[in-house]
Amino acid sequence: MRLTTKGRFAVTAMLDLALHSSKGPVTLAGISARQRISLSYLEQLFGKLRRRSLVESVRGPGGGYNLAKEASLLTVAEIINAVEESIDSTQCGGKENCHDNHRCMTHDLWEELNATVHGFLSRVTLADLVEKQRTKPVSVVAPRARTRADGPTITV
Amino acid sequence: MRLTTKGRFAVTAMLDLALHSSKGPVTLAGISARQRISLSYLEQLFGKLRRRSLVESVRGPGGGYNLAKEASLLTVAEIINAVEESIDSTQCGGKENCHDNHRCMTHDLWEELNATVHGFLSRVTLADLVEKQRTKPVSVVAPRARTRADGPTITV
DNA sequence: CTATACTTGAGCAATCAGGTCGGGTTTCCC
DNA sequence: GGGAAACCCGACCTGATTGCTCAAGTATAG
Repeated sequence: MRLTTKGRFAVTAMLDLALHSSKGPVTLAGISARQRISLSYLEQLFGKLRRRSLVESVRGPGGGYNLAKEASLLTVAEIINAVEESIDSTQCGGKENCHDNHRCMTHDLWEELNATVHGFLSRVTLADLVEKQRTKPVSVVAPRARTRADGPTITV
Repeated sequence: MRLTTKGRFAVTAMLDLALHSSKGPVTLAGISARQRISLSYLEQLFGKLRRRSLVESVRGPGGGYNLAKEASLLTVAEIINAVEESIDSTQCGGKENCHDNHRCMTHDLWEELNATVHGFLSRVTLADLVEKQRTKPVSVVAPRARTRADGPTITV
């Protein structure tokens, strides 16, 4: 599980898609204009998202992209995994490269932390983000006040 | 909050340091040999860790590094933040670059996710990792069975 | 049949990961 | 005092990735 701007771009674009999906397919040109992401870069990202079946494409005029599943079934973890290459997490790759008594220390450790972060992000769905966005629509930089209505999923 | 192999190397090295700190300062050469991380790379990482006061150095023969605080007070989030440059998370940088009604959408979104991941990793301490390591010492690739004794902190 | 929109691939500048090299400086120890 | 053990530091290098452009497609509505 890597976490860079690339995944952020992808999640941002998917959120925009979810927010505009009510009126048929959403064009990359639209997302590009609204989110200020270059069209060509979006094309690359959505190529991956399509191959991983997170979105569906409609070609021709009036075409664009639709979510392949309901927003409530699409997780942030899925989106990030779709666009970011996986990471090996260990220099020995699980093999016998390191053979002393510290052999699998890093391996186990990172599998654990990986699983934890991934587990967390896989419980945040696009629908959660849409909801979040709608309840705090335009606004300025946002007061830090929180209510219990935020729900347990994405709050700390 | 970025999450790459760099941060992993740093956490791995700090864990090794914590595991061997009982017998005085730990040398980078030792960490390098045990964890198979290049000495020069470790020097770079520990330079940052020292400047952020996560470790203390002892120069001269018999020298090395010590933790600057107790392991129970050192969090994974601190370590990762020390070695990985921060990330801006948004193309408008909080400024008036984007001015339509989607102005702060990505900004708020990422601040939120950032805070969440960071919040999680800041509740995992080095002491937790040491404990984990001691209870499951050498072993092979580790069976996926889990018990409640794992505790709530770093399990999913 | 044309405009719209997705699809694919080559290529490119900048940055970063991960590491090498070559020098320092501080301090212990003989 | 002179090594040697260790940290310290900065330049530099290589390869991969990021983020992007350009150019050429293909499918389809009208």
